[in-house]
Amino acid sequence: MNIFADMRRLTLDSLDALVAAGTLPQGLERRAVAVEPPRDAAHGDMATNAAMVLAKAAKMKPRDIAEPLAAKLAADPRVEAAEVAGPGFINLRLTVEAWHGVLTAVLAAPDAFGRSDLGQGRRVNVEFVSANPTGPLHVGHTRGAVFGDALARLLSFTGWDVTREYYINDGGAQVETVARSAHLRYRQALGEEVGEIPAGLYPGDYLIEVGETLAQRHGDAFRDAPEDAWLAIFRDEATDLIMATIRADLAALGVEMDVYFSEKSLYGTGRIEETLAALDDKGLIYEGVLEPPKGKKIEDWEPRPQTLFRSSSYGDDTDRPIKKADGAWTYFAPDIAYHKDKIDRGFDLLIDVLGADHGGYVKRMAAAVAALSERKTGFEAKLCQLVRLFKNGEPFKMSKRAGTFVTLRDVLDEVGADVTRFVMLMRKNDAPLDFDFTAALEQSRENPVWYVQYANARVVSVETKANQAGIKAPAQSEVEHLATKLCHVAEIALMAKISSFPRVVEAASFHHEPHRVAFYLYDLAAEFHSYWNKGTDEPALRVVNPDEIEMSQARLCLARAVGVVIGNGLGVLGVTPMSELR
RNA sequence: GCACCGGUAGCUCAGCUGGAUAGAGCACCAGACUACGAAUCUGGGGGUCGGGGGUUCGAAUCCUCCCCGGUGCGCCA
Repeated sequence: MNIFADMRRLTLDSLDALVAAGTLPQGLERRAVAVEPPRDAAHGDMATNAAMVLAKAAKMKPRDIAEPLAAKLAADPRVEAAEVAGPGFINLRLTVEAWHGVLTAVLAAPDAFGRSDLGQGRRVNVEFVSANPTGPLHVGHTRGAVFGDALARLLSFTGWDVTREYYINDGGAQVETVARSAHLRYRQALGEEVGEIPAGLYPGDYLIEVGETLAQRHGDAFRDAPEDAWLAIFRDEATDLIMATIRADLAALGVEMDVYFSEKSLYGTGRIEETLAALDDKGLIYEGVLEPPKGKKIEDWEPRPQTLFRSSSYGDDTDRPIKKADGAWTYFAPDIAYHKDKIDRGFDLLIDVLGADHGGYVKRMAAAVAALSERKTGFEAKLCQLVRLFKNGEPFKMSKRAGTFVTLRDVLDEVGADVTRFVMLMRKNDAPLDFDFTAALEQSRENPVWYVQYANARVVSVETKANQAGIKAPAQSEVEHLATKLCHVAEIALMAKISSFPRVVEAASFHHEPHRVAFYLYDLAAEFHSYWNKGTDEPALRVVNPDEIEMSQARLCLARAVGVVIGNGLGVLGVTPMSELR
């Protein structure tokens, strides 16, 4: 049920009729025809630009198309009025019956409202978080986790076949540092005095626990052993232990991955070599010398030949090295192989959710995916900008566990998963985010989280109230009849707002911007609160009125529909609706 | 130097694959509580959409050149 899509279909059908009647020429490109809510509500409920976008190709004046088209549209029972306005817009005002139809449809299939087949079952891989297994997740990862998960939910809600994936960077030098750091903590657990953590090792307290676990497992077997004896074992076990806490943190945030993909699993299998050979076959690998970056001093710069990927052939600014000076792979090489693996798994679209500091990496990855898939697999990187935390207006910095950075756990301890998610989704991903814990917990209109939850709680509370007043909850079979009683402008405005939910969801999905759903929910909550408060001044508008049982039931239907939309919308954001506010 | 992301009301931010007179919250001004919970609501003032040029019926939105802020730029991942 999407009234805007329905009216667009009506518009296209009407255009077909005009073509059949000879009023319009055949073969017009109609993709740009849109049916949208007008900016100014006084213009009606919807407007279509059809006449204007077709005018040039049809070699007609917009008005000459608009007049007969408006006449066709006005003949539909859902259309109260269709008026040509301005340069050639057709403003549509819908009948109350049309809005009642939406309300009935919402309550007939609540779970389906807002869903669509926009994705048409295409397969999308959303890779997000992908934090190095060297320590607990921090705030930056949290934003990526929330964004990626909401995007995955949104795509799934709109007909995509979604895989959520985490790429574990367990193949580089940083996990050997983890192994050495863990060995130190292991010796500490065995009673050794380790003192200050040496520079070059990870200092975080979370490794104390890792050291203790390793001590329990291995006793003192590796205490005085040479590094060769324990490095691989400690690396694998320590990163596994850290990954276990990362998974637990994600679970606490409400994020469940479908796939954890290990970088390490690519090594020794020949898959990196195969991938690069595939690129080589296309003439995209060569030995060459890079220019030093201008305007940025690199102390020991010296030109040297390297193995390079010709990413500039696919839109990158320069070619990129895939081997270090010592012949080892750069990070880029296994990452190309990893993306090749995703391509081979048959996804139509790959989305990488990254921190903004990885922005410089996007073009080369896009180039690699384009080259390997012959431009068949889509690729998009979504960059999440920095998060700045505040508490009582002051910057928030302390972390119990990591000392230097605020962890995901710290954030959850402060405000909980639902608030964290909603606040982080109230900003688009490519804008920086200020997150004030104090404001996020405030109970007022200034706090969107609370305001939306309050609207939902109000729906639940009015149902309880009605029940206490002896008003039966309306049965499903009565909805269609009851809906016809809702004719007040405030009620129509609310039904119109509800009706636009599927449209908002589709746009959010199309643009990969879940924040649009959060903003919509805030607007819907405002509309509902406004409607509710009209009952304060005009008792006749109150939802619960024991003297008007049917009217009360009709309004309960409307309130219920608001609850349905808030529930579905919050579901897309991964936020749990609250039925009461402490 | 180059790339990416931002620049919209005093503040924090929306603005729907180009659409009509650019919106919301806060702050400010004026009102409304013996309450289906006022934990709020109603109304009002306030903008050269960073700046110039271009594309067209129409630009905050697309192109281009500047300005300001953030991020990044071989041998880290």
